[in-house]
Amino acid sequence: MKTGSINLTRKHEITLAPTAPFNFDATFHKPDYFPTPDNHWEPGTKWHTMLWQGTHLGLRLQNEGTVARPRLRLVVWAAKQLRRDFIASVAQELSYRFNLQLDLADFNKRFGRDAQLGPVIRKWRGMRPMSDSSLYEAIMIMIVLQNCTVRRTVSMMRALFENYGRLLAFDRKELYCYWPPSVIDRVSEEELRALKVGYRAKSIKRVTRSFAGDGFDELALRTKPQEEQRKALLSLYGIGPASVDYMLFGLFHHWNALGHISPWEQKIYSKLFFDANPDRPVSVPKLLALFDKRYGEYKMLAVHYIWEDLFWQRKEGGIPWLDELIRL
DNA sequence: CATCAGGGCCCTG
DNA sequence: CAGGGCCCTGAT
Repeated sequence: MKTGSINLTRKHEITLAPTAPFNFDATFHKPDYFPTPDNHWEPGTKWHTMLWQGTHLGLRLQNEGTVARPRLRLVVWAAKQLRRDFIASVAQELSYRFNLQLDLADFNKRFGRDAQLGPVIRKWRGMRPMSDSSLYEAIMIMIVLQNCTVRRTVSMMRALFENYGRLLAFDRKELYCYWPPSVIDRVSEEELRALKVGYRAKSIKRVTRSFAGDGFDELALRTKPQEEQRKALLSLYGIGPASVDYMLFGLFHHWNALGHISPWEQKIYSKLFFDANPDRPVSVPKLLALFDKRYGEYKMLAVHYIWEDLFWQRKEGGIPWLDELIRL
């Protein structure tokens, strides 16, 4: 089943102009996201693959500006020459996924004086939420995250990429690109189970069917009201309230999408917001009430800032109490 | 060795 | 609306 890599030899470059302020690294790299072999980050540069309108793409985003005067160089590699309007559609999609046109002025102003959030906003000024992936791809991640450790999630994801994705060679890098739904639509549940994804095979198959055959349309869903989006996502087999909140925030850009807190998050929030011992965590309703009161319609964005700050600190030197709460 | 819980969700009563 | 079961894996 494994196929060879595709050499992407045609190169196209354009410039993008995000709104200011814009923090390149904190937007394109999220140290709490688990690593997938479809992207790679170094300070100032982000590579990732993209399956766009059936075409395999290799992308490099390069920081050529500052927080106050942002400027991005986008390089797109493909196996064939691309049309100008195709490149424009890629740029538009990236602008959506990475929130390049987001206006943070109101958020920054409202919480600049918040004792906890203010310093974090100043430190990460211009950071945006983002998703590297399409909705279908993000759902695959949500499914392999469920009920297991990071190590196992990583191994399941690698097995899926190796069997159904394509390895793309570009810019002296090799990164996997996601499969289109039609590929897994043709695979049996038993074959998936052989990759040790366990009972998740059923969810993967059924969600894939929804995208491959039943016309689940991401772009159309973006234009619908939040509640309608929630219902549509919840209707997918294997997708529940926890996954839905992550996607309403990360992919549909609802900054208030925080209605579910899992046990490991509860422990971390208890420490962060109440300085409570993680062994005796603050109740979920109490945490939610605090977020609502303090941050209102921005509650998930606010928590995202504080959460990312925590994981950057961990990456840069260590938050001992945190390591015990993350099962690697 | 056995048992258990894990970065949920479905299904049943 | 509470609770058992689910694939596997590593921790104990």
